[in-house]
Formats: sequence, structure tokens, C-alpha cells
Amino acid sequence: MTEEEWTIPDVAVAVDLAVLTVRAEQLQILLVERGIEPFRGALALPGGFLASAREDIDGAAVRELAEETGLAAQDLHLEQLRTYGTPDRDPRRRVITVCYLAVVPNLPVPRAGGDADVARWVPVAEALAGPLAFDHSRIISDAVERARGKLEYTTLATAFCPAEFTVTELRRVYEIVWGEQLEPRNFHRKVTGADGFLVPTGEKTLRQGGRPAELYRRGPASLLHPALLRSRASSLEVTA
Amino acid sequence: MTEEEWTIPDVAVAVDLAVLTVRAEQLQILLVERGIEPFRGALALPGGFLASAREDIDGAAVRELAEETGLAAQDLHLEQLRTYGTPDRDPRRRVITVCYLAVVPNLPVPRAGGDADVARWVPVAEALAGPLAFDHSRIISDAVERARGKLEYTTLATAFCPAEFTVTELRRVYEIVWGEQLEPRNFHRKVTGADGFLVPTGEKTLRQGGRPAELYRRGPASLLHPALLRSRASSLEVTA
DNA sequence: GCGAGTTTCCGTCAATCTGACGGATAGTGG
DNA sequence: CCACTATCCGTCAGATTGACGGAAACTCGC
Repeated sequence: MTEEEWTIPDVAVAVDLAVLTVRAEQLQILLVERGIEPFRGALALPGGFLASAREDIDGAAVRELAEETGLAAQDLHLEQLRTYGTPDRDPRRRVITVCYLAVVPNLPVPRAGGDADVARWVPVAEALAGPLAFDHSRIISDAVERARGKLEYTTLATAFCPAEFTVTELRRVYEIVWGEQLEPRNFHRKVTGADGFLVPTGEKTLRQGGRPAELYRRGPASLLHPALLRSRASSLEVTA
Repeated sequence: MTEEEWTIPDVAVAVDLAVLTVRAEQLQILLVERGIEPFRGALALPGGFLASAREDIDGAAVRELAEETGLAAQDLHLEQLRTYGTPDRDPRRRVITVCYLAVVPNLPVPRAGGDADVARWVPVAEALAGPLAFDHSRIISDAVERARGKLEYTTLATAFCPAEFTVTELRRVYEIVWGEQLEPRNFHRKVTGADGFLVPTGEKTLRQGGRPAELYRRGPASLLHPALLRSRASSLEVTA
């Protein structure tokens, strides 16, 4: 802001996506196998450079998400996570990447991207265990951490669910993301009691075996009152 | 990530700081009067472009903070807030700015920056009422929102206080940042009961009039258990 | 048609936490 | 030594939480 114009260094700006979902009773993340160097063949977050000097950053995230998953922004939760810009994170040149956290319901199957990269769902535990391109391991940790925290005091959990869902499905989201068992009865009492969290549709599930469950839709609230706090042990585990 | 090298647009990367403190019973923010176009003479967040193509982003934030306030990073709370990058936010050229939230104790007085810009404290309410350079009004709103939220479930409030402080001083921080009155007795019980929040020094204040207060230091915890939640009304006001 | 199996949902109850208040404590200043 | 002021402690009713038993509602198999 106070430098002369000629001293401003040029930087390449990328947008990366951490797309989370719950599939097969696991927290999973969308990853692509890189088709080009560096890190050719390694797993990486989907993303890419700005398409033009005039492309909006948030717009680039929406575009990349559509390219990789075929999802439109209105169907999901999309928020900026953080910007990563250590000087040596890309061996080619100076790159900073603006990362986004997306939370989507369980999709039938990710489409192959427009490019040669093949996108697929990978359990988060597996992704963090194996090697990943760039600093994407760190980014995934941050994304998961953010999601875990936001379940407590926002209605983010509904973004993991389809348009209509049961209380038990919602509880499974909490349990899987937090890695912690919750009391079904107390959970039911809390979420149905929280203002604007759930709206009953009046419909019931047609299920084999067992009493049909009430179906709910996400309510208008985005903040949870009162909050749904994790156990002490569970949240310490994440920070440690 | 999938584009050819030659298509990558060059972008100028800036770092801006939202430095908050509590002064004179008000939440205040450090602003500079711009010495150059655009927005010459307008108030703006302190910040600047990367010093070189190899400068770390977090490092740039620390450098700017030292230049503007003379503060070292270890004395305060510094975290990334968000990156702002709408295409037309700077009329000169494409600029994206990585913004940081800093929380500092009540400083004697901000030093003039190394440049011609004059830094000074401005009450947040006043800053948001008047016109500001670029999209800095939005950034300040986001910074204040982040700080308000983080007081609930982290120990961020201690970053507003000097090394040793009383429970009443800490309570004033909460009241001023939240804009809400708190019960002194209940607040005392909660904060002294929260694990790792406060460490008693054994010292007492030498004050005129009134019983001397115990002095505390910030404890090792960064997350607050149990959380210190705002009233329903107060947090809705922010989202509205 | 009817019971076994399964899942959702409701009610209870003790332990804990919260909000609200009165009053004791420990200094200063006149 | 008596106001005055501010901190700190105790109490107590109402709300919330965690933990559990059991009723309700449906499917399946016989």
C-alpha cells in the first residue's frame, strides 16, 4: 500500500477446494490424482489457478467446484478456509493458494473433471496417512478441524445431509465427523429444541424394519442456540 | 493446477492488518491516513504489498505490524482473518489482500509508521460510520465479528489485557467487545473456574478506593472449557 | 393374523450449571 | 474511626445435561 508500483512482486494465485462429505460411515474428502508435474501421480486437492486476471476468487472456487463435482453453489456449503503462501510451497514459482471448505451431501459419484485429473472420494484418515502433493496434508487437517468446530455452534451439519433427512442421519454426521458416540435420546431432544435448526416436513421414512422416522428439512438458522458442544476429551484430542 | 504456465495471470498480493484493542472503554482499531492515491487522505487498514517475491505471507504480516506499531509478534495474538479478492477492489490493478486479525493490549500510543502514513486508534463504531478506503469497511466488520465470536470459546480476551490483569479488567474486555453487560459475580466464578484460563500471581492491585483485586496471568489453555456464551440477543444482533 | 425384531420417540430423575441477589472482606480517604 | 468503594464468597431457585427405561410404530416371517 505504501510501496511504489514497480516494486510489487507478481504472484500466481490458485484456488484449492477441500470438499468434505460423509460416505460409507466415514468422513471423506474429494481428491484428484495429479496428471502433471510437480507431484505427478500424487493425490491433491482439486483446484487451479485463476482463469483470468479479472476472475473473482470466490467465483473461481465456485467454478472449480462445478468442474470437479458438477455441483452448483446453492446446493452446498462453501466458505473460505484460509490462504496458504509459504514461499517454497510450489517448486515452480511463487504461488499462494486461497483454500475453500465445501461440505456436500453424499453424492452418487464424483464426475471426472474436465481435465485429465480423476477425482475420487478418499476417507480423511487414509488421506492424512498417505503422502499428498504440496502442503495439502496441512490444509486437509485445517479443513477437518474447521468443520468439527463449526458443528458445535452452527447448523453446518445439515450441509452433509440431503434435502430431507432424519434425526438419526443427522446424529450419524455428528458422530462420524467428531469421532465420538452421542446419546440418541438427548441428541434428539437438543436438535429438535434448537430454534430454526430443523423444520419437520410431516413426512416419514418408508423403511424396512423399525418405526418410521420423521423427516426434517434444514431450518432458517445458521447459528445454533443453544450450542451442541463436544465432550472435553474429544476437542482436546484435535488440538493436541 | 491444470493450466499451462503461460495462462497463469499475475496478481499483486497485499497484506492488511486489523489491529484491535480496548482503549478508553471502547473497542478501537488501528487505522492509517493514506498518503497516496487511490483514496488519498482516507482512513485505511495498515498494510502493504509483499516486500519481495520470496517473502512469506505470515512474515509480511509480522513485518507490517512491527513497522506500524513497533510490536513483536510474541506480545500479541495474530491470526489470518480472510483473503479479499474481488476484481475491482483496487482501481489500479488486480490486487488480492490477505488480511490478519491482531489483538493487542492497550498500547501507550502507536508509533508513526516508517512511511508518511500516520497511524492512530479509532473507535470501531466511528470507523464503520465514516468512509474508508477500498473494501476496508467490510474487512473491519469481519474482524470484529471474528473477535466477538472467539471470545466465547477461546481465551482470546486475555490478548486485550496486559501481562497481569484483574478479573474485572477481563470482564470489561468482554463487555466492551460484546457491547453487553455481564454479571460481575457470575463472570468471576466462570473465568476462575475454567481450566487453564487464568493463573493467579498471588499479587494484588494497589488501588485507591476499594478492596485490592487479585492479579492474574493468562493460563496455558487456548480453548475455553466450558465456553462463555453471549446472550441470545447479543449474537443475533451481529448476524442481522 | 400375530408375535418377534427393529428403530424411533417420549418421559423421568438426579446431578450439574446458570442467572440473580445479599452480604462479608479489605483496602483508601477524610 | 467512620464512610466509601470495589472485590470476593455464599446461597438458592430455575434451567440444562447426562443417563436410562419403556412405549409406539412399522416390517418380516410364520
